[in-house]
Amino acid sequence: MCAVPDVSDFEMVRGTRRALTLLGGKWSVEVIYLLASGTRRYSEVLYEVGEISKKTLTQTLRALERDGLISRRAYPEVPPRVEYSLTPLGWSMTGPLMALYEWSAEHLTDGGRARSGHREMLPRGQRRLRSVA
Amino acid sequence: MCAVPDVSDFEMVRGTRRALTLLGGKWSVEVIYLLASGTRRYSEVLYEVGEISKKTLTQTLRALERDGLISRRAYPEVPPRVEYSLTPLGWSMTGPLMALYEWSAEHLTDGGRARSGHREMLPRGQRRLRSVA
DNA sequence: CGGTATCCAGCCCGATACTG
DNA sequence: CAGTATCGGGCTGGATACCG
Repeated sequence: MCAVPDVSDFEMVRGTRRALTLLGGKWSVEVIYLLASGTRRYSEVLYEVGEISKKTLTQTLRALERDGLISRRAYPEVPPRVEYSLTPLGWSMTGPLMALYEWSAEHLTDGGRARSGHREMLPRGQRRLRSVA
Repeated sequence: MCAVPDVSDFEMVRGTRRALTLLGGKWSVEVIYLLASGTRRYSEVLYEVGEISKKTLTQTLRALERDGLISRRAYPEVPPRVEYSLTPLGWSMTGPLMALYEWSAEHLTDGGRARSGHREMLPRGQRRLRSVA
């Protein structure tokens, strides 16, 4: 068994950039990590993510939804209620995201001291999001 | 040993975004993958990377150099010769990059069929870059 | 060969105001 | 509450021309 994929560099570039494009927005990662800690309503996301305009938040959420990373559920109530949560695809993205985070923690000389290798986050009820100790 | 890092979401967001920022340029990934297959001269990079302007290429190379991912060596000759190559830090970035690529290959329904889990590429002489079979 | 200098178009994002 | 409409600024990246 080889240790690297037998695909062309071209495909690797394309695949990698496609994944990166999904995370390209200024707030995408923030929203994904937030929803990884549980379903939120629109206004909760607006408040819990630092200084973001409603327009930009809506854009970000719509893009992530279009890409299948998050799901949106609107309840036909008055006043309206809309809940956003991570899809299985969104959860799977936390794997690569953690790889990026650990890389920065290991090589970028600053706060954040991850040590153990791990694969991804899991939804509530399966495993805890943050500290386990 | 726990499976997730005991750091705050805030640090995870910051760390992840810092890594992402290094890859933010439109051509960064392309250049990193190219240099992963060997040292190149400026004009070789210019030619082997698809349709990129000299200005943008220089910007990209300078940014990657500033971030420590690639190194630049200029030879005092006439005509001038400048060679770019991946630093150890640059090589270590191929790990997270491969995670991103494999994620896209697995979830984004298109060409590229990686199967085995692996960690990162290695410089020539230690392991092959592409197909091993 | 390996760049700079200059100009410019497009896009992402924020501020503010308004709405079902 | 959960958006949309409108305006506008900043930054990235392309086209072209020039330089040591």
